[in-house]
Amino acid sequence: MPELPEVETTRTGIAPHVLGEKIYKVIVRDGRLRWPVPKELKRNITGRAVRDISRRGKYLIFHFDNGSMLVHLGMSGSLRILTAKVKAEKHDHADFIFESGCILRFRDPRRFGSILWTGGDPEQHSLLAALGPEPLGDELSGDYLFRRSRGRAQSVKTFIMDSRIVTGVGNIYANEALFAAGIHPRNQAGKISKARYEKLGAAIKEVLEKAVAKGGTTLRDFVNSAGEPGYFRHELQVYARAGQACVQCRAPIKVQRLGQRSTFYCSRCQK
DNA sequence: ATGCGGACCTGTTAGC
DNA sequence: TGCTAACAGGTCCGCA
Repeated sequence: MPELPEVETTRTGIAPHVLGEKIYKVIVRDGRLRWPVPKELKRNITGRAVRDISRRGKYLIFHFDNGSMLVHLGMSGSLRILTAKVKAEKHDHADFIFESGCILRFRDPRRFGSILWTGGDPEQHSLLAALGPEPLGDELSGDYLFRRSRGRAQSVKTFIMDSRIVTGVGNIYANEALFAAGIHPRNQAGKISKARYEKLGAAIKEVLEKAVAKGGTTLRDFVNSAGEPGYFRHELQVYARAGQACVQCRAPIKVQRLGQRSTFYCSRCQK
């Protein structure tokens, strides 16, 4: 579910409610996530204040004086702020209750998400250390994509969705960026020119920035920290638009599977 | 090193 | 209406 814009929307939404606030109690109803929620988490954060919340790729990092809690939302996860007590539902796996009375609730029906703890530098955690550059930073450029793609036979779409190349680009925004750049998703990554990678790099940034500005994309169940949907769905040019008219040329949008993911494109606009 | 398929899990929808 | 199969925003791991 959540890609970078949805995670960033979550981060900015919860920050004002939890920054500087002390955790009063942690309730883990079901710790069986992608990885088990570590037993020491409760002990490590109870009574401690959240010093900062940052994001690396699709991971949220809650900084405490003694270490960091890493939260990934997987495919179906969400974090919501509750200002009054609300009965926990089936997939509400964890609550972080603050001394202020505010509750941060983690919900994740598919349990692909994770809640982890690291006592050291979070960037050095094994899951974060290998991540490629942030797409919205300066490191991601056409030149970078061009260099990293040389010698690769895989499709350009799988290439930009590889978190070791660039982190945070999931299926929706990979489709959208390739459309914006006019590049066919099946093209071999290693054969695309530098000029076209310049376009693609810029398109990735632009699509993600616009989506962040709209509060992310809600297809079915993404909600921000206040329980509201994101509005980028109305801006989607190709994703989930199979058979509908291309916004540029009116030809029907095509869909096919690529690397086990649905891939949407316009065969006239993307070469 | 690269690249692919399978795995994790639940809910919803499409198709027979 | 009911059963089954396919699919869903992610990504790690093991194998070729």
